[in-house]
Amino acid sequence: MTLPRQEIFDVLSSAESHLSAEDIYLNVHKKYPGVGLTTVYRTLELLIGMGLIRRFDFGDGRGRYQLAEGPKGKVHHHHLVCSGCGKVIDYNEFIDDEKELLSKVGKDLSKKYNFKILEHELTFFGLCEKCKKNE
Amino acid sequence: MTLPRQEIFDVLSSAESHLSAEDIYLNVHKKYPGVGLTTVYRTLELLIGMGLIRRFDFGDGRGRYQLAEGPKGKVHHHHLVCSGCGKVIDYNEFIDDEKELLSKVGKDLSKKYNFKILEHELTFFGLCEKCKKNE
DNA sequence: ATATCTGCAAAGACTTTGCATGAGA
DNA sequence: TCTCATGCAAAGTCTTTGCAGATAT
Repeated sequence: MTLPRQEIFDVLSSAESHLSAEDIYLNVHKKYPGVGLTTVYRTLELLIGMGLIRRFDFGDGRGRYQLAEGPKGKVHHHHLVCSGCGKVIDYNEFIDDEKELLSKVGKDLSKKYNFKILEHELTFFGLCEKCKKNE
Repeated sequence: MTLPRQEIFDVLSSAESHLSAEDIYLNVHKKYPGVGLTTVYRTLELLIGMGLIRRFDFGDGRGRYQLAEGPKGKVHHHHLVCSGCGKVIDYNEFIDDEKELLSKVGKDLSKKYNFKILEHELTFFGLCEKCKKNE
């Protein structure tokens, strides 16, 4: 773990939300101007390979990165995305029922299609309060 | 509806899977060599705006397009994606339980976050039979 | 005529790669 | 020394835009 890598990981760890590569770059660059965007991309790839972070696509053409696990264990990658302004909310409600169903479906799919299921993603798209009004 | 648009829509209608813009372009171009990639992108945007198709991201950096509705009504956008080879399966099993839960969660989220929920997406990632062996 | 649609080429946004420098074992 | 990490610049992909010609009403 070199300094740039540590710093990139720290930014992701303390981020409340889903950062793009550029968001991360700006954060790290502010503190260590020597660190370039290339290193951010290379480190993200590395961290993904290590299973520490995951990359998401919310349809705006750029990847968003988030810790794969939190201090309390696996993070739920269940999102609520505003199609108007791109805002992303990680919701943590109603998770128990979902968890049960999704784990069951995952098992069934794994059997039927002979897949080894590794992850899942559940995303709701809609319009947030502000964007609802502007439509 | 002009000829290129009709043709692009037809390609999507008869596609079994999720086509990229280039896939569509190649299909249409084969039949009507005059049609260019630009028109494909513009038409896709148009069809999305009309609500006839949807765009998905499966993490390989390019959009995949699919009819929003089938002849029997709404299509389920529930996918099983192989992280190894990129293969995408639309599964239709276990849908009833999912539907019930997702509609309930959608309603709860809509209330709690004041969102107008329009769509949802459920995707499982894993390794297909072939890719499992090669790992 | 007037508005819309189209293809080509150019531009744009995000990401990856080549290469020489620099740091660490 | 030898390996790996890094930054810069260049290249690569996918997508969007500018513009002039073609098409349709």
